[in-house]
Amino acid sequence: MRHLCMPQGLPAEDVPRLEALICGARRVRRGEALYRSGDRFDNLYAVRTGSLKTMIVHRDGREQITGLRLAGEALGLDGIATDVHAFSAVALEDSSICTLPYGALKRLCREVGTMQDRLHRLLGDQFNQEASQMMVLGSLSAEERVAAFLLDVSERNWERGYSHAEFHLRMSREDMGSYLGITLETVSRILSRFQKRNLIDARGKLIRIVDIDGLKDL
Amino acid sequence: MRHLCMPQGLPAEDVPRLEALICGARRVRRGEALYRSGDRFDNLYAVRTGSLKTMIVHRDGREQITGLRLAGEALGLDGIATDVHAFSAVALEDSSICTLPYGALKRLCREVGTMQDRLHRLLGDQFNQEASQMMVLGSLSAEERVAAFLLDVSERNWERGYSHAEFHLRMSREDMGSYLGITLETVSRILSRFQKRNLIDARGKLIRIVDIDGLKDL
DNA sequence: CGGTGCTTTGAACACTCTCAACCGCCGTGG
DNA sequence: CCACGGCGGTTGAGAGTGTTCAAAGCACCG
Repeated sequence: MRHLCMPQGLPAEDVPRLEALICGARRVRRGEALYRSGDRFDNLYAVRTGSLKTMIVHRDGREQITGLRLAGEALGLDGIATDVHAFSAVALEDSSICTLPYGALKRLCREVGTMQDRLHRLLGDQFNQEASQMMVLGSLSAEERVAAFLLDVSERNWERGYSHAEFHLRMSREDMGSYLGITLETVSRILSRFQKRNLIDARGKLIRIVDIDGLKDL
Repeated sequence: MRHLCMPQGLPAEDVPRLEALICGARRVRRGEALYRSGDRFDNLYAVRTGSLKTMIVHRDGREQITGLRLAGEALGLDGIATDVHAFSAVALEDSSICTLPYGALKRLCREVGTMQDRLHRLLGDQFNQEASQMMVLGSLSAEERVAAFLLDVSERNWERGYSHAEFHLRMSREDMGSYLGITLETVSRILSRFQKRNLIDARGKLIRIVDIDGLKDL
């Protein structure tokens, strides 16, 4: 099974042209940054293996997790507006990353309409993902947020051919809390509560979803 | 002073080609939808005069305001990912809207590199705006959220040549609350509090910022 | 083994929500 | 012309959810 980083939905004849752009995989060790907020924006990335978190660093030092990227997902679009990355991207585990030079990609998009569409959809997709996270942060209770997060990760795992029900979630409780707008203690308490109710089975970072419908019912 | 809907930063020689695409202004009355969540996505829009709110409608009927668009700002990108609008856009006052057929715009972007850049920046911009709203929802107190919102609107007014300090904010308290992830009562209380502390002077929908630094200091 | 970092759990507190009453404005209709 | 009803906004009191602070447990790694 080949590692197709980005070209889902691209017609077969155009794939080689995209692949020609991809610079060899870059490795990032757990805790290292692929790029930092303020870095110049030159490349888009796709996670080949592993996972990363993206975050904004506030002026007063506070930081907020803005997203989680799993294997197969795209990364780096936070730099398009200003040529400077708005986020930092930090590996949650040792990971390997495909690099796509943005300038070359732009040129390709001008020639190949399907490629242009693909890029637009990618941008739009991330836009929509953020919108749904705004919904989570704006109108769900803490318990609902945690449930929504678990279901989201579960679904994204599924989309990439892995298990619906069991996955490694390499974020710390603090990262999850930051992403969900609650404290790490609340995250921990809620996971324990879910466990007691037989909704999930969490052994540290390994999460098994026992009752997916129960979670969906909030 | 001409009404330039979108082409800020576009070289002079390319502007006519963009303008050729713009379909005449469409009028939307207060309370009417420019488009609804689920509608087919065909056009991008730019607010010529007036203002609109964008919102997501949850399956259980709950709705959340996702954004405010003032005169001069772009609208409609929530449909790019899926060809169907994710948001609804509703006029907060009688407004007039420029329409840009997306298909034609895409074609133009293939020919004109600066236009492609411009569209990407537009997308990236909205992405970043949402990210900063996630920050607001995820880590600010209610008071900080309201202050951040007022400052944001103030700045966006300024960017378009209007007053820093005084503007009509046509959202209801409920809309503001929904956008900020708090209740309308909390919004109202906090505005009153700001008024008592001589930070703002709010007469219904007309907001005057008295002490902008005081607001920035939270 | 002993440390360090992450997680869990508890208890008190604070902030925001909920529910409710009241006010002022505006358009409608008697 | 005034009364009425509806809508949006303000304000209060009490309730509830999530936070804060603190302590203890656990796991990984030198």
